[in-house]
Amino acid sequence: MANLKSIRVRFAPSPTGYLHVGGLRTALYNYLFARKHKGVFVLRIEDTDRTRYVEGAVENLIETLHWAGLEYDEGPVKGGSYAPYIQSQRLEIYKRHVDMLLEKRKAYRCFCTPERLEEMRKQQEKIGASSKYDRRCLKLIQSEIQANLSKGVPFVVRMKIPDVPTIQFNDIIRGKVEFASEMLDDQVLLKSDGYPTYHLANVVDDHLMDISHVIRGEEWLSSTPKHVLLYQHFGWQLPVFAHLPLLLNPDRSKLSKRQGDVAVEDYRAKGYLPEALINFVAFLGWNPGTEQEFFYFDELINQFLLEHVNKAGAIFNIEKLNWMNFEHLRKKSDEDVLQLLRSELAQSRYKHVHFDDDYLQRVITAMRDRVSFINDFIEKSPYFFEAPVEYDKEVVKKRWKKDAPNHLKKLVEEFLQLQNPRKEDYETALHRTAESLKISNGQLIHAARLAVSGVGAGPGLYDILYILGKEESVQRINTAIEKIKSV
RNA sequence: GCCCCCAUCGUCUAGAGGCCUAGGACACGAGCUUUUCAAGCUUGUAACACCGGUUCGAAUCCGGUUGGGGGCACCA
Repeated sequence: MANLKSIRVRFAPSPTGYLHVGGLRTALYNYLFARKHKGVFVLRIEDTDRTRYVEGAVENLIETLHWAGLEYDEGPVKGGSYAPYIQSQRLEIYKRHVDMLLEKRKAYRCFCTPERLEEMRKQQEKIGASSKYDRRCLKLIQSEIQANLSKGVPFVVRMKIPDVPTIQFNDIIRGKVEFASEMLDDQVLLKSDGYPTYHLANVVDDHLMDISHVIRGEEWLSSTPKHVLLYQHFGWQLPVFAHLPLLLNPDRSKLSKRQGDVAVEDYRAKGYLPEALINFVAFLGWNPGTEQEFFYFDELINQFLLEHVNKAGAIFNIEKLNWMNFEHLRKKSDEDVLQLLRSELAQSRYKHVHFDDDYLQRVITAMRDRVSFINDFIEKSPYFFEAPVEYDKEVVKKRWKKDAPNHLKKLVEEFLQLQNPRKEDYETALHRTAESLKISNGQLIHAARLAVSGVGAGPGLYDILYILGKEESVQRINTAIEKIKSV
């Protein structure tokens, strides 16, 4: 029984150049399952399509998985006792196994040209039949095969679908699944270039690598009977299958480019935190059965259960991901946020400006509840990093009455008298000014905010003043009096 | 077209025959708080696709219909 063996799972992407979020979800579930059961998480590269080879794809894939926190136990670069983990380096192995099938007559060589196959399909389509190889080459006699071989006619190897009524298998997520074998095509196992197809390679490797559970996307469900047959032909024990529901576009089609970002790298570049993306993606098709939604990695490992994975596809909902990011960001310590902000600043237009830790720490405290992303600190409150370059027109119209310059002059006078003012000192000074001018605090506050920040929203005015400091604040107010007057 | 899978608020989902006048979260609306914007708190709108059956009783089981998705390559 499979459950007596140790748990070994794999994530087996093809190196297309980037990691799809659906792939991330598949990798995550495999990873969680492995960790939860003290098993092994294998990374295997399925690069048997030479026409799709992308330079640097494997390195990028590994780096992205690393960023997401999904460290594999065995795989390329790292190695392991089942190496190599890159299929293009295992060609001999597949060849050997194909020969075994050929010998057992569970597979046969097919010399049909692509042109003939296409013609055949056209005919089948015309009469409304489902497209299946017509087995012409199965009828070849030994001498004909030998003749073709010696002439060097290119060929593929096809598996022979046996004459059994149905093929059934069990899926952890879907239960019993059954296919009529007459619906199955004599699938190509070995291409004419000597590379295996996915179907052969994944079965051979999963077996040789002692994979106990095959956890993959639902798009593989239809080809699973062919895989089951292969296991039977080889006389191997079946792994446990679990076919995950698909991730969908807002229009419910399979998640794809075109309808938004699908690459994990895109989300990384946009400033999403890996823990937020992981938390969010984990919930696309799975839930812990409780009302907890905020999860750290360890908690996910603890609570993850394949049995709690849904059957229906899930739409990738950006709004909730944004909320997740906000939640994860706000739960981070000030020190962590400081580090993140520093690296963000280092890539920003302020990269040559120096800010000390205390200063940034105060900015962080003030802005924490107002940001969902690290770069929001810069985007939403640039005034903490440079004096306002311009003043929001709408706000000027609404908050900058014609008396504003005079009022602010008075306020500056009051501020100038403060010694090392704290937040509260600005407050009392402003109240005093408002009182002597016989205007409301609000009037003065709004004008002052506009003067120091250039905008109408943000942390409390006294916080801004305190963070900026007396000198800078006064200078900004004076500048505003000059500049806004002339607007 | 054929095969397979799926079907609860707009979205992610809880629900494994009575606990459901269907719960939570995101989003949206209202209110409170408030110097602004957020945050926070309170609160509202909103769903069992449809039709039959089984049962004392069905969102939950069965059948069908409809709808959606996936697969039908010398791609993975």
